[in-house]
Parts: sequence; C-alpha cells; structure tokens
Amino acid sequence: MIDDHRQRILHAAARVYAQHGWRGATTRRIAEEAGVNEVTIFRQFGSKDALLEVAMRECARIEHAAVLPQQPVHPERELFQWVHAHHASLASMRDIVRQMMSEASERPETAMCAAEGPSGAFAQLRQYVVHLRRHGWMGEQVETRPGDVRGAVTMLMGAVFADAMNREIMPAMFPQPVDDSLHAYVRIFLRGIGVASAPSPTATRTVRRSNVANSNTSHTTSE
Amino acid sequence: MIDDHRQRILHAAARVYAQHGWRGATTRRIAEEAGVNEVTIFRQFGSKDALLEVAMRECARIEHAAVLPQQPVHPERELFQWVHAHHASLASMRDIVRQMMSEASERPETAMCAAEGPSGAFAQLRQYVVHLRRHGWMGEQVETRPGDVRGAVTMLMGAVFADAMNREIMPAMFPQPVDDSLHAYVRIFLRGIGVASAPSPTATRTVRRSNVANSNTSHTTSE
DNA sequence: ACTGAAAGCAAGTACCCACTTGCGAGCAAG
DNA sequence: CTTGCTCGCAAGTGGGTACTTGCTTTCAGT
Repeated sequence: MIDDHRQRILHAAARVYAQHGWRGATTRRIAEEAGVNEVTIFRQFGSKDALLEVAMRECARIEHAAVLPQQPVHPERELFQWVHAHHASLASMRDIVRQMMSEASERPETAMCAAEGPSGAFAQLRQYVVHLRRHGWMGEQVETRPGDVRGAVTMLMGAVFADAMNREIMPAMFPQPVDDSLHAYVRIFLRGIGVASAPSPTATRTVRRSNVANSNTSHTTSE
Repeated sequence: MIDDHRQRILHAAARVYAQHGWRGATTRRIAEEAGVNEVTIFRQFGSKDALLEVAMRECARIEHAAVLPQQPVHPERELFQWVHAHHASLASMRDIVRQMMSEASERPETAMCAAEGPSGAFAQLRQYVVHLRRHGWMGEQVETRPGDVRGAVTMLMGAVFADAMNREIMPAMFPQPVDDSLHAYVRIFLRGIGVASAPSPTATRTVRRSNVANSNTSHTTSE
C-alpha cells in the first residue's frame, strides 16, 4: 500500500494512453484520471516520457496464462482453449496494442513491446505442431507443400490477431460470434496441416490412455 | 493542373498523417511537406480538421483493381493473384490504416473509412465462394461444419490483413517471404472449405474449356 | 495596361502543453 | 515538539499549435 499513488498513476497512464495515444496522453488528463495532482506525476516520474515508458514496460509483462500441452490428446479442444485465451488477452489490450502499432515508426520500442505477446504465442504454437508431428497426429502423406505448415501457423496467429483487433470496428467482416469464428479457425488450421481426428499408428506411439486426465504435466513423453 | 496546390496539400496531409497521426499532423508540418505557406492551407480548407477529413475521404476511395472471376477456372491461381493484390494494396496504406484504427474511439468515421476496403474484399471473397460451390468445386461431403466456410473467409481476410499490417514490425511471426505465406494462406483456405483441384461432375456443369482464356467477362453462367 | 483571384510573408492572438517554483497542510518517527 | 517527507494548491515560464489579419507579390484573363 506504500506506493498507492504510483500504481494509480501508472494505471491511469495506461488507460489514457490506450484512448488517446502518446501525444494525446497529457499529464493533465492522466492526473485527473488518477485523481491526483498533476505535480505529483513529475515528482514521482520526472517527466511524461519517463512515466509512459514505465507504464508501457509494466503493461508488456502481462503474459497470458494458457499453455499448450506437450502431449497432444485432443488437438481441436486444446487448440481452441489456447486460442480462446490468446484472443481474450489480445482483445483486452486491443486499444493499447493499436496505439503501440500506430506509433511504431515514431517509437520503435513500443512496437516491439506490442510484438512480444504474439511472438511468444507464435513460438508456442510452432512447438505444439512439432509435438503433434512427433506423436503421429500429422499424416505422413506430404500432400502439404514444404512451407505450408509454417504458413498455417502464421495464418492462425494472424487471423486471431486481426479478429481481436478489428471485430468491434468492422462488424461486416465478422458475421459469426467470436467462439464460432475461433472454432472455425482451429478446425481449418488443423485440416490445413493434415491433422486427422486420431494419431496414425505408424508414428512413435506413447501412452495414450494412462496420463490423459492431467494433460498439463506430461513429462513422460519424447526422448 | 488548376488545383496544383490543393492536390499537393492533400497528399502531404495524408503522408504526414500516416506518420504522426491526427494530433501529430500539424499544419506547419503539412505546409512544409507540401512546399506551401501555412496560410494557404487555411484559405483552401478552412481548418485543419476539414483538411484531414477531405484527405481521409480521398484516401478511402482508392479501390484495389483486382477482381475475382465469376466462373472459377483455377481457384488457387485466381485466389493467389487476388490475395496478392489485396495484400499489396493494404501494405501500401499500412501506416494510414494503423493510424485510423488507433483513432477509432476518438474519431469513429476514420475507422469506418479504414474498414471499407477490407469489408469490400470480404464480400467479394464470399461471393467467389458461392460461385465455387455453384460450379461444383466444393465437395458435397459436408465434413465441413455449417459455419466453417464463413469462418474460413474471415480467417483468410484476417490473415492477409495481419500480414500486411504487422510483417515489418514483428518479423518473428513471419519467417517466410510474403509470396510463400500468401500461397500457404490460399492453399489452407481452399483445403479448409473442401475445394479439390477439379470440380465434381455432379454439380451444374457449365462450359469448361470454351471461355477460359478471358476469365473476366463471363456472363454465361448462373441464372 | 488593368483587374482580380490566389499565393506568400510577417506579425499577432488565444490556447494548450510540459515542466518549475514556492508555500502550506498533513502526518509519522525521533 | 520538532524534523522530515509527501502531497495539494496556485502561479508562472517557455514553447508549440490553430487560426487571423493586413499587406505585398504574382500572374492569368480581358
């Protein structure tokens, strides 16, 4: 409780920045939003730029909790849950992310800050695909061209990102409710990388019915 | 040539707005960029807001030339060309679109202006899917769930949009070159909606080899 | 050569911005 | 009770911004 003011100012700064951008986030507005005298901001943070930089860095450390299992059991369900969490996380920060991206040319660091979340999720999804292949979920039939798997990962991430960012401002492009869209994305992604509803028996067959219940901590697989 | 100044000011306004946003697009900067005295702006447009509104509206009327044929002949090739054109068009306006989206809450009209292009493209793609189905390209096997086709259209548009907007600022998410990604998007889209490499013979079979060369003006089909 | 519209130039007004300074109120620890 | 810390309050400074005004220059149409 010692830094009550500091936290209030930081949160207010993030809120005002999300609505009005860097230039529009005036110290007056932030102070008013925080219920604090404007001078307090300068005494605490020195300058407006310093305050906003701290606020941005604070905002970037929010990581979404959802994790993809290392042992795929029900890809469609697992992926949907993960995509859903990722989408919700992105949508909750959509105003801030939009501002950060629009200021990419003027303040490159903020853009990199906005890129952290999606990039991490991208790497996670890519790793999950590796596990899918290793556990025999992806047909060995190489009907899929060499780059298509990477392309599918990029595509799914892009679709989820665009959905989270644009759904509210371009309703014409999103005729379905969110969950329906997300389910469709996941199914099309899986079909695109050639994942059937069950793993093929040719691949490295690991335990299937034993440690299914707790799909979280599965150290029993691979290697 | 009569409105040389007016056009120069409008283009300069669009350029400055793309870099610095509404608040950052000062009349000074615009005048300097246009090589024109600042007063001329006010004499021509009355106010900064009026100028920017005209510039935004001018910018929105740019429509991408690519059109999807009504009679599909080679879906993968046709879709790639169209997607490629759409992506190029979006990428060329990416700074402006990013600014417009970030100001969606403060200036809703600009956001609607940015939504026009993608919404039109969305409708076009949806229509193309109708034609695909009508000409027997989509297997009648309803392995695809009811909403998946709509979801696939949204997904492809979202992926292309996100690619055009984010590729340069989040390179980690786009390991492949643009064209490879776009090809992958198209293939996964087609696989997702169940389009094979040739139309099924059960559906309404129309001329296939006759008017193939000029796939643009094909009024011979449907109805 | 004359006229009028449009452009440039210089200066000014009123406001908003980030930031500073000085002072007094509260409050907790010695 | 005093000391020291933080906060609120009021006022001010310097610079940027939108916009105006008055005057001069340029130049095409008659």
